[in-house]
Amino acid sequence: MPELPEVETVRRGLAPSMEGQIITRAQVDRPDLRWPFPDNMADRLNGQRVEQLRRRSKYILADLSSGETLLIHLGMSGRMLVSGDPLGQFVHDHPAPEKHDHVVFDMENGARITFNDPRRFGAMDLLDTKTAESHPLLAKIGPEPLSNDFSESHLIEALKSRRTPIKTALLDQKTVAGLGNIYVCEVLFRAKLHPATKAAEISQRRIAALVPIIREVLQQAIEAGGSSLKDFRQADGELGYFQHSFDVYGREGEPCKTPGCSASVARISQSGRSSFFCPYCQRELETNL
DNA sequence: ATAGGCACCTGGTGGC
DNA sequence: TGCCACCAGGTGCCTA
Repeated sequence: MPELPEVETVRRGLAPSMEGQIITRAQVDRPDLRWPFPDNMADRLNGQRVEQLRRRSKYILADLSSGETLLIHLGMSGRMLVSGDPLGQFVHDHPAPEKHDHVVFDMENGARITFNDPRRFGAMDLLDTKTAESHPLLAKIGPEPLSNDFSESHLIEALKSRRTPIKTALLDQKTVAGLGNIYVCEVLFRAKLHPATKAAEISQRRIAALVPIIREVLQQAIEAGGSSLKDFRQADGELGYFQHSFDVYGREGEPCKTPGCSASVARISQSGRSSFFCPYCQRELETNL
């Protein structure tokens, strides 16, 4: 589920309850998610102050006063619930525990953060803060799309020898960090590129045009998430799942949103994932100039 | 080095 | 109501 914008929204939603606060109690209901939790995870979290909440790609990183960093990935179905928040941003009472609540953090300010993940594709680990970026899970990830590290020249270089479809290449976290199935579909729609086009066959001009489109799509989604945090204070305090309308994702059979286009959104399967696109606006061109 | 397919796991939906 | 097939926003690992 969560791609970069959702993870960023979760990070922002957690920050007021966690940053600068001590974890008074960490509870874990099972030994693992996708992988085993690190040894004595709860003990290593208890009593630590969360100095800073960061995000790298789809990972949330909580730097602790102990010199360790808690790495959190939400997988496909991971959710964060905030309750008992004295700031009143979320619900005050702690709700009854639910099925698939796997990790609970109680903070000194009374906030409780509950990590719920039915499919358990999520993960948590503890890293040495000083070397967190070189952790195997993070080391090979490409540039942050909203940072200056992400540039037209980078994307051209990263794609020029890729024979794989552009859809697959953008989904590859080594190309650029944080894109997932939804936002890749949305990006390709705005760029008028057919998802099956081989990356290396697309002109440099059109690859370069992807850079601002990727930034816009993600930035707009983050803003939608931010306003959902502010304006629609969720009754249940759940973070990261905001109303967002997509141009093509999940709209198979529905009309293309391009003004004047009478085609309907199509769906194909690429390496086991659904790609949604407009077969007219994103038709494969003879030349991708 | 690169690309494709499988695996992990649960839950929701729609058809019969 | 039950059963079944299929789908789901991620990504590491194995194989050619």
